[in-house]
Amino acid sequence: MVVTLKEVAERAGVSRSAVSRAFTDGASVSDKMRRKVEKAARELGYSPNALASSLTTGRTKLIGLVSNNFHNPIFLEVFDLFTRGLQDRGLRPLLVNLTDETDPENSVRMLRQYSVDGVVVASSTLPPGFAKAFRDAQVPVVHSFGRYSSAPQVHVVGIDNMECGRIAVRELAARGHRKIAFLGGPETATSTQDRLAGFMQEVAQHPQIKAAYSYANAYSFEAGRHEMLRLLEQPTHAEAYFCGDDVLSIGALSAIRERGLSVPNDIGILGLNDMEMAGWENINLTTIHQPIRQIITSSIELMVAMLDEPDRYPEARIFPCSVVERGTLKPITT
Amino acid sequence: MVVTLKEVAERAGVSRSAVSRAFTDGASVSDKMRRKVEKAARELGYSPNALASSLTTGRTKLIGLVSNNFHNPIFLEVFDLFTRGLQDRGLRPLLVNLTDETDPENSVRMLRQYSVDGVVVASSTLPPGFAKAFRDAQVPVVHSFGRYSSAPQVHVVGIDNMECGRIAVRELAARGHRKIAFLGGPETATSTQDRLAGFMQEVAQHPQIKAAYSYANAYSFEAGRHEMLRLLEQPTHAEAYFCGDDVLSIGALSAIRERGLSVPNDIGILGLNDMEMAGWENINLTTIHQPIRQIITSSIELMVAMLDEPDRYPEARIFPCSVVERGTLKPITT
DNA sequence: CGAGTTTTTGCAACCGGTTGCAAATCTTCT
DNA sequence: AGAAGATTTGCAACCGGTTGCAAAAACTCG
Repeated sequence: MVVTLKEVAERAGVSRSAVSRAFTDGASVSDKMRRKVEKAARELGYSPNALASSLTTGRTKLIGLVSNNFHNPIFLEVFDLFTRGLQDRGLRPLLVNLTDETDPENSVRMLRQYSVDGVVVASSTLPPGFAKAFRDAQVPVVHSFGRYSSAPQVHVVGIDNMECGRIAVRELAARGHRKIAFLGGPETATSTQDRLAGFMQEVAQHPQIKAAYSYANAYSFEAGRHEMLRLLEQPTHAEAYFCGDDVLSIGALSAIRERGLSVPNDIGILGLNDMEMAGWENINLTTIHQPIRQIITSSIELMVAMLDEPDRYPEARIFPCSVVERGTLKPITT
Repeated sequence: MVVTLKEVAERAGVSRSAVSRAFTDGASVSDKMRRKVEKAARELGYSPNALASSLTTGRTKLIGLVSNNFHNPIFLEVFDLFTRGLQDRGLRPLLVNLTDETDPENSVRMLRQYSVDGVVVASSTLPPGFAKAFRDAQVPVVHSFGRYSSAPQVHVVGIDNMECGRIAVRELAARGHRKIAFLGGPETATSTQDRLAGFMQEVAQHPQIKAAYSYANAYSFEAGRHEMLRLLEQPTHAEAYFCGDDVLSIGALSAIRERGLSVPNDIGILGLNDMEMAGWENINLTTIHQPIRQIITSSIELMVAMLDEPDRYPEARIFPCSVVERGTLKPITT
């Protein structure tokens, strides 16, 4: 059935240790031995069992990839970049779909049962305590897209969400808007909270600006559309909205057009993420670019570093964001 | 560090076998023993190592999930449904991103090293031989979205792509179009080949219809847009296009509007997949619905069945498709 | 109460590898 | 050629579990 090391050893007429060493880089084996073993292995179609060896080496090369938003197209890019980045380093992503679940206990237990070498939590909505649960269980963890903290308990790689809120206000102000609003994602998401906080903080610097805010109940098209429809029923809605996410923005755009209003003349929309789709002609969303490629590359580098140095001092790696101008905000008026 | 069975045994004052049995359903253990062991386990925070046990049981509960199109938004839905469906059955998806790779050898070797219990190949573009390589390596495999065959070598779950081609022609004909075309995905994708074959077969039944076809080089927005721009440069382009995929359609729509033409009056577009986004107001694509939820549920059921019966006779499970009417085709003229 | 039956438990071998250590082999040099 | 040193090899124990088998314990019943 499946070929084992022992059979290779017998066929090559050597000890099992020899075979093991022939398949281990840097082990003490003569060339002659290695050739002999490789020949036998080839003839038998042997390849070593990664899980059996993990038992003694303590390394599985499995990395848990935990996420909870499988409905946001940005995650396609996230999965693509993570899986390729991990594969390129010989690591294997074990996917955990957290939809409807915020308690880390199950995930921690499950990933420990599979002895993952580390865990990447890729979510902008989970609370910091989630990633922390892995750390407490001695599992190296990186929280990508997580909440920035000046005293992080775990490694965080992402953006400064408060700063994004501020950028948004400045941007809307620069385009002459006086009545603006924040249309956030779920109220419980840390990213929503932080973006709102930054938004309000900056609003306070602009006395001439009136600001409001409200929440969509998910980072999804339907939620954005629904909330914007509700907002448009109010007699006095804002002139421009900062939506907490691109897909939310697209939902909002849909609602606005459905009500016969035009973008950006009647209402302006500023998104966040700059997912691939934001550049599509029939969407053409002005949005704040989140450098996800860099975030993911950096997350993986950090993960790899932690495999050798599990007690590495936790750090936050924050990448700057900037506005990408397309068609859903009026030009800057100066 | 990490708690092992031996430590639990010592603390509970019982043998290691007893502990093992206490954690195995249906094993021969008294209630008293089980309680004693569970208490010790709880105090120590023990949970069994799934990989160690896989060595003797031969079951890892890992399922390889192999895919090669991380740029098509339909795959968000696919990943969501697969990961949740597998999790619900206690299985763990090990993700393999095949971008730029069509040789099965690496994937087979890698997934065998991790002793996966089975593999799901989720792709409409990989050749049937890809999935077959797993079967040849004695790994249970299901090819989801794979090519239908009356004598399948592996389990296939999906749709009848030729039939989709025929449906498309009938649909376009019913709307009064006489000059139609197929805008396919990559020429090498089996789904493209089959959809084209069905398309042409049905065209032959309609003498009044003139048909053409061409290929985009990927199932992606950019590829669809690019190919449609090229087509529009020709003086005599078709009145309506059947695009081999929704995202391709969206790219095509973008190109059409960019050239100042209107949909569906100047040109009609019929997509395929009916991904979530197709229903968004600013896309509003008329498309052939592919029942991905059913396909995935069925794939997982088949996978689970195969775990108990690895030599199960291969079957093809084909689900019917039908048109979802939205705004990119003129109403039926009768 | 004791023999017979059933259930529970522990021993020891095993799953497929790795690794410290000592013995065997190979090099180098006088 | 022989001693000293370096390299390679095999033995045996181990990683964290599971399981067949037989002994021990717990029931059953006359």
